[in-house]
Amino acid sequence: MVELNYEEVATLLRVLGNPTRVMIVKELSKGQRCVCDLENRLGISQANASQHLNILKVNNIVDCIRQGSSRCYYLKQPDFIKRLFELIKKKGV
Amino acid sequence: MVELNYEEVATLLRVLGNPTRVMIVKELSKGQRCVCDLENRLGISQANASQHLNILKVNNIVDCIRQGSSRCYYLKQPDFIKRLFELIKKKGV
DNA sequence: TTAGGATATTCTAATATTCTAATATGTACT
DNA sequence: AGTACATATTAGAATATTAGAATATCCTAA
Repeated sequence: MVELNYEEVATLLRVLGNPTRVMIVKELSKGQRCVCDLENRLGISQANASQHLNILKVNNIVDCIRQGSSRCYYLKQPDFIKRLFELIKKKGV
Repeated sequence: MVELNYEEVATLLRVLGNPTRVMIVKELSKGQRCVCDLENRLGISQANASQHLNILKVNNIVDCIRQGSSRCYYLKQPDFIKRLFELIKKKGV
């Protein structure tokens, strides 16, 4: 049985524990999005979106591919995210 | 389908997103513990344990009952915690 | 190669979090 | 009441996080 590393678990949860990042991740669970999509749909600034996406990327939650002059961000483990949100939904926050 | 409130979800994850609180929650998933148990087993100070327990309590993760002069803390939704950790374990952090 | 759109980076101010030390409160026992 | 043990609260310093403004970089098309 693999033991969990407290620091890593905490980091993962802390990274996901920001309302803007929750919005982003939720939006990405519907499909790939470029930065400007996220800006428009979520009503956040370009710089802010980019900063949060970077935090998510560094922490292996998302990744991106070039798509012409823009970048498409996507969840690296969409199943994990879906299950996580379902679990929280069931919990009743 | 109930929609998730970003702020609430983020708060829940942020509360759990601290290594000391992960340790505490993990320890409590094994059973009830009083503050001094947690101090000893986790090697944290009394004040620090108490502060983190308060954060967990205010955010509905734990609750406690008196037990003589000490207090027994316990998880309010142990199943949720177990599933959460299992999910993270499966993910591979 | 230049212009413009799309995204990233850097800096800063405001705010939040965390730990420690000191003090307070509460309970049990004599 | 007085003492000892268990826990909570407070205050303050150190650090981390966040959003926004300004600027830089990258890519594409002309």
